[in-house]
Formats: sequence, structure tokens, C-alpha cells
Amino acid sequence: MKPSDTWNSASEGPSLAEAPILHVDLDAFFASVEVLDDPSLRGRPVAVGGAGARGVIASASYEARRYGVTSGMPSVTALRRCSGLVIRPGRFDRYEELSRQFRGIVEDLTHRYEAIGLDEVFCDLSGLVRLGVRPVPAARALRARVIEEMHLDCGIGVARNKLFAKLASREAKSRVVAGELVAGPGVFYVDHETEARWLAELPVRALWGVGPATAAKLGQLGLTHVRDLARVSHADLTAHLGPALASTLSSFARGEDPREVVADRRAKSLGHEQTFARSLVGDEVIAAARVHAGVVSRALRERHQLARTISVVVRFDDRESLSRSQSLAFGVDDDEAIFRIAEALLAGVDTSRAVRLLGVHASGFLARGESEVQLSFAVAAADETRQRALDESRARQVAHAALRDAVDEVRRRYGNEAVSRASELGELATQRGRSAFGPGLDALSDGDEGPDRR
DNA sequence: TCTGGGGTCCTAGGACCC
DNA sequence: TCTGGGGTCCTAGGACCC
Repeated sequence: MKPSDTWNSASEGPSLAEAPILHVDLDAFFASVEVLDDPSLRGRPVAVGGAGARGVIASASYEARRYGVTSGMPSVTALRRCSGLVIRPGRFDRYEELSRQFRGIVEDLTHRYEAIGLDEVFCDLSGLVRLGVRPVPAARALRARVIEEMHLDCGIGVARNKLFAKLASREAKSRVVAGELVAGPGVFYVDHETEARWLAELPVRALWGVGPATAAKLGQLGLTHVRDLARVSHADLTAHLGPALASTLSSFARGEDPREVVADRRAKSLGHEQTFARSLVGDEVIAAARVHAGVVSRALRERHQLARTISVVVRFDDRESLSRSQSLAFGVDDDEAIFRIAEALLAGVDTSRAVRLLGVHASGFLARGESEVQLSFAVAAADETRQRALDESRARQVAHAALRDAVDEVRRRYGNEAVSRASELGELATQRGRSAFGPGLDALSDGDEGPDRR
């Protein structure tokens, strides 16, 4: 289908020059997918997240929101507000499948789009002048296709820049007001009057990049609304927020947004982390690192990438957290190689303290085949142990390749659980499939037993 | 029994090179 | 003999986004 067949109609709304940016946001994405695939959930309060003591809500249906359930909320709190809440653990393969379908529909309109997570895109339509595209009809047609083909709803903001487009997609959506669902228009165009009103009325917290910490800092300066930002000097803002954020917020306060729509963003890091139903100590942490290293290395191989930097992150029971990283002169994607580096990094961490979260991350990607470049600089090993781990991991990177490829092949054919190391078969590993958002209720109930000790 | 897991970007200090 | 400033890379931590 050619864009010109669908996306334009007469001369409704602003021209492309006036409002070239679209922000498209799928409604309550994860929760909506659960309802889509299980119609018995329709009309009920549904959320996706971890159901256990340490779980949080990742996505809540509008019915759940009527009870005050929001994403990011601890599941315990959510259940207190809504005892009938159905919490599903999340099915990321399915969400990714629908996300691809979503992007396919967007691509029929333009290839100049930037994906933000699985359920949002910014589009830059400014190159579509020759096709006679008008942004508002294009947005309506896009939304109609999402509804018809995916059976999911979305809100679309149409504006001059990303700042207003993002605010507008929120305006386009349905919302809960005083416990009642109020339908939104679906597509919302930000004209000059609306821009001026929003800049005058919105709190700073509504801006992209202003979270709890920055809002608190601004609050101490007496800056609570966007309009307040316009009257503070750039030097003052920089002194408190640093040059980058200060510059961004100064622009926003004037209604300007220098950020372009960047198509084809490539991931720069990849990782796997888990909050445990029961905190781990000592060898249990190392065992968990082995499982995590396996997840990360498999993801690297699926992407045909090698990582030059491996890092671990640890959060203790008192919520203090730390990270340790090691860059290599070569790239790795091997389970054992990544595990050995993670293990070496953890040797420098006091694991006699209770560890509630462990993460293993990979970054500094090389395409496969580039592994032997970058030999010119020295690896800064912290000590002899670490150096030995590095040497060994490099040898293993070569030695284990054949075995690893064979194991990958088996996993591909029979599923991830078909071939596992003995150490992955304990409770640690069985928690993996339960939820991406922390331990589930079953993990909570058998938490006393803990993972097996070897 | 408060606060996940996937990421991105920024900052700051130190090492090293030119 | 003392000392410069820019650039890049690495590490650690923090804030933010969905």
C-alpha cells in the first residue's frame, strides 16, 4: 500500500511544515496483550508484573487504573488497592512479536521513525511533502490500522517537535478521572495556543528527563512549573543540574526541542538481572552469576555480537548497590568466558552481605569477526587473579566454541531448558521462567527453602 | 512485606597520548 | 625543568525512560 493512498485526505489540520512529528503510544501495552490473548480477562482489572513480595507492576489495564494501580507500583500495594487484580507474569516473546507488527504498520507510513521500548515510536514525516501527506489524517489512518489489524488501541500526538508530540499522545489517550474512565480523542494535534497553555501550566515533572531527583532539586530552587524554568539563568541551572540537562530543560521551557528522530538506533548494551525471592549469600551469588552469564551470552550470539566489556551489578538487602566492570582487548560471547569474568569481578565484592539483586551486563559490541581488532591497548587488570581470569577466558573463547555452537543448536531445537548445566537446574534456574518482574507468588511461598547449595 | 528489568545518557576522575 | 590542554578510554555511580 502506498502512503499516498491512505495517509492523506483533503487539507485537514496543520501542514507537514507546521507539525511534522508524531508520537504513537500503544495503550497499556503488556496488559492489553494479556486481555487480547485471554478474552476471559476482558473488563477485569489486569496487570503484568511480579506478583511476589518484591515484585512491581509493569503495566496496568484501565480497569486496574480505576483502583489506583499504576506501573512501577509494588505489587503488594497494587493488590491492597485492588484485591481482585489479576497479575500475569509477562510474555516477552509475544510482546516483541506484536511490537514488530506495530513497527511494520508504522513503516508503511515512514521509515523515519524511532522506537522507544516496545510500545512507542516517534515519526518524522517532514520528508513526505511530495506525497501530499497531512499529519493529522495520517495519524488517524495509522491509528485505525493499529486498531483494525492488532486489536489494540493507541494514542497519537501530532506536533512541531518531540516535546509536544509526546505530551500530546498522553492527551490523546483515555484516562481515569476520579475513578471513572474518560475517553480521549485518539489523535491530538498541538496548536500554538495549546503549546502556550502547556508551557504556562505544566509542572516540571511532566517534562521528559525530569524524574523524582531532578524535580526535588528544582523544587528546592523554587522551580515547580515549566514556566519557572524560563526565568532562571542558564548559569544557575547549569550549576545545579549540569550542562546537558540544563541545556535540555532551557530549550523545553521555550517550547523548543533540539532532539531529532533517530531511525535505526542500535542497542549499545545488553544484560540480565534478577531480584531474588530470598536474598543470596556467597557461593549462591556465584551460581546465580553463572545462570545470568548464560542468558547474556546466548543473547549476544543470537545477535551475532561480541562484547568487549562485561559488568556486574549487585544490590544488597539495605538497597545499597554497586557495579564492577572489565573491558577486554577482545570480544566475548561464550558462556564460560563471560561467567569467568563476572566471577572475577564478584571476587572483589563482599558477598557475605545478603544480595537481593544480581545483574550481568555486556557492552562495547563488536560484530562477530571483529574480535581480534583492538589489541593495541593494554588490559588494565586489577590484580593477578583478574589477569588470570582474562587469559583463561580468552583461551576458552576459542576452545569452547565448537561445544557451545552444538549446545546452542540443541537449545534452538528443543528449547532453552533441554540442555543445561547441572548448576542451572536448581531452584535458581527455575525462578528464571516465572517472571521478568521479580519473583512470583510461588517463589515467595517456597522462599524459605532457598536455592540449592553445592 | 514497598519499590522490577530492559535499557539510555551524563558526570567525574584517572590514565595515557600527543 | 616545569608544565599546558585536548582527546580518548575506562570505571563507577546516578538519574531517567518505558
